[in-house]
Amino acid sequence: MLSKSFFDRPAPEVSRDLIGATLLHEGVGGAIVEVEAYDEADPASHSFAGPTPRNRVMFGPPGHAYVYKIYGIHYCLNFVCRPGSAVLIRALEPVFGLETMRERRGAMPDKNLCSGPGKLAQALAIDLTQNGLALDAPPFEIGAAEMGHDIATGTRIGITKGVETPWRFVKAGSPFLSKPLPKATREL
DNA sequence: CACAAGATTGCCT
DNA sequence: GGCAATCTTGTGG
Repeated sequence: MLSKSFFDRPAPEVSRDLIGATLLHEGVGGAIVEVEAYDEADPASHSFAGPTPRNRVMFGPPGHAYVYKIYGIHYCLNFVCRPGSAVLIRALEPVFGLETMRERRGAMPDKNLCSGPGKLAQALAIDLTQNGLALDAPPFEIGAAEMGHDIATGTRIGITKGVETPWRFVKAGSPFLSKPLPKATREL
């Protein structure tokens, strides 16, 4: 179980350590295989322009969930790190509550149940209800990653500013990513 | 397989 | 009024 101090570090560092960690919401979830880091000095970040009603949780204490609605339709789940920074959870390898996830997502290959931030939120039933909740207590349960897998980094997806910042972290070669990594810029 | 477009809401300019 | 850390469906090759 990850404690709040785990998140009291720079977002890229937390991102790296989250690959392979287990994320459950009400017992449904799996292994994190893709995340992105954002911080206050980053023009792509919601926190770049300072606190607003939507992003205020990003400026609160580490170890809480920041959930926002995007494109009016989907939800995205983040883990707040140091104030103004967070990690966007982009993809999971679905492991627990597979039947529940299939019902929520509709007919599709299991590898696409959680292969993107909006899909993941739908599969785990994440919405604004969870915004601001602590990550070290129910309904969340987050388990530390096992060591030994390869981590690759690349540029982030879906943004128009800060496009060169290599703060996308993935489990190398995972079939559960939102998109394959174009080119591994670095292996850790 | 690749690409294009629509859905739909809140926030900022 | 425009755009956003996205997904699905439809078209064409």
